[in-house]
Order: sequence, then C-alpha cells, then structure tokens
Amino acid sequence: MARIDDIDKQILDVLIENTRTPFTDIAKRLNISAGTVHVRVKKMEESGIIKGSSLTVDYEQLGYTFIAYIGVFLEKTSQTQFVISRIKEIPFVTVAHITTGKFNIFCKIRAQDTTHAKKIIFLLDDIEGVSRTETMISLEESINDKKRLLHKVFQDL
Amino acid sequence: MARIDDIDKQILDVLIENTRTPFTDIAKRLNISAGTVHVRVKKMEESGIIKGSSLTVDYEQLGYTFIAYIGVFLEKTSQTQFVISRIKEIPFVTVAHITTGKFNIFCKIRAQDTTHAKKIIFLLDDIEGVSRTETMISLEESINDKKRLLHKVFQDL
DNA sequence: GGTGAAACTTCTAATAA
DNA sequence: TTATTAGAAGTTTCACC
Repeated sequence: MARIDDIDKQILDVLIENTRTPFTDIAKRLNISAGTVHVRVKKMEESGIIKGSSLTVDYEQLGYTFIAYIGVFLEKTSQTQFVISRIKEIPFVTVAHITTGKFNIFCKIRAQDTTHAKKIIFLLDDIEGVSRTETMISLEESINDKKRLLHKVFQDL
Repeated sequence: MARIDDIDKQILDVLIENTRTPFTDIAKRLNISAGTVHVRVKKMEESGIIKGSSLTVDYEQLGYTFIAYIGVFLEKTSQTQFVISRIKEIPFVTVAHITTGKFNIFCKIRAQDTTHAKKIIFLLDDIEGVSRTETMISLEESINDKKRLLHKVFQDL
C-alpha cells in the first residue's frame, strides 16, 4: 500500500469525480496552496497511483448498445495465457479476467447490436484451446460507477 | 446515434486517451483552431456524449487487490428492481447488470482482501429475494482497457 | 515538506469572416 | 460553422519559510 496521506486522498477524491477540477479550486477546498496540490498530484503520477485520466463517454449515443459477459471454458488450463493473448487481439473485448470457479476466463464485450456481438463471440469461440463459451446478455446496466468505489476507497465496510 | 462528425471523433479519441490534453494541442494535431475544439467539446458535453471525466487510479497501490464477479440468483424475477436498489447501497459493488442466462443479476466487486470480500458477499446473500450467489474470483485482470474499445469505437470488426 | 507571487500557458467568449 | 483575438483563468516554478 502506497503511503499517501489524508490530503492526497482528498485530492484524489476530487479528481476522480472530475479530472478537470482546477488545482486552485481544490486548494481552496482543502485550505492549501495550488502549488501544494500540484506537487502532490505530480508525486502520485510519478508513483503510479494516478495512472491517467479518461473521458466518460455515453456509448449508447455512439451506437454501442449491447453489453454481454462471456464465460470461456478451456480445454486445458495451460492454454490460459495463450488464449488471453489472442483475446487481446479482439476489439470490443473491454475486460478479461482469469478466474476461479465455473469459467477459466471471463470477459466483457461491448458491441453495436446482436449481429455485431455474434461476430465477436464467434471470434472467441474460434480461438485454439477454447472448448466453449457461455454468454450472459446484459438487459440493463444498473450500476456502473467508478466513482462509487473510488469515493469509498478509504471507507470501511 | 448522435450525429457527430469525423473531427468530433478525433477530438474524443484524444481526450479519451488523456482528458487533460490542452485544446491547443488537439487543435494543432487536427489543423483546426483551439476555439473550434472548445465549441465542439462543449456541444458534446451538452448533448451528453461526454458524460464526464475521471482519474484512472491504481487500486492495487491503494490496497484494493481483490476483484470478484458474483452471479446472483433470485427467488422471483419480479424482485429484480428491489434487489438492485439494495445492491446499490453496498459500497464496493462497482458494476451490476440485469442479465439473461444463468444469473438474474451479475455484479463486480472490488475489495481489499478475502475477509473484506466475504463481508460484501454476505451482504449480497442477505438481501431479501436473493436465493443464492455464485462467486468467481479474479486471479488476474488481464485486460481492463476503456481505451481499447474507445479507440475502436468507430472501427468495424 | 509548504507558501505566495511572478511568469507562463491555456481557456473562453465575443466578434468577425 | 470556423477563425481570431483579447481578457480571464489555471498551472508551474522558485525563492523563501
């Protein structure tokens, strides 16, 4: 666990909510100087705690309305890394985990529609070492909130 | 599908990679003026295509090393919305979908360790209407790249 | 470490094309 | 719709606590 103090945590909290919050604003809120905010952010960037920033985009408006989770079964566990490397080549697979339990690998895909999704799933099925896949289509993305966790990062359950 | 043109797409592409890229930089790359970038970004914010921005944080460094996916089985489908509303109250559930297939609801949790995860899973199990849950622990997050999709948003398969 | 102020860069909004 | 421009705002550096 990186050693960051309470000020750092508060800075993170603000920037997680909105990356573009001016340092001068943050400084005012936390009663420190903008220079201090700047130095601390820079340090967290250097230490890798802050990995980058990204826009939150409305995929639906861009025509990407289809989300599914796909469990992947392998013929042999030893093929895991190979299959992962092949999955990385498929666009629209946005998340993939090696998991315990039912599946060997577990992915999330985002596609335009069912036809598009079918193509992606077929690509997955065709990877050497994949015995079969199991698809769970999302009917509604009820929670998807990076901020949810992040605001709670330092809160106990 | 929102009507955005090629310039908009290119602006999105840059900002998705790094929200803090100066508009003057983007302007140079695309051979347009910074004012134009500004106007276009503003429009995309107003239309909701740009929903916000967030820091990408290294959770591992913050002590959150445990990721699991949890499939939730309900006693009756009619309880779905109620259960979702209860799940929303649980911190550390970062994603939840209503799905077809095996499970009724499908969540992702991020926790500090197994003890912490156990508490979260027990909270889920205790929700009225939940008959049981099935946990898949992530051994490795091999792909988690918002940028992966985003850069490909306008690419065909 | 933190501050405050100066120097520099970027943003924004209004105007003009 | 896009470009220009000037004033406002934000960032960064640095000498000094």
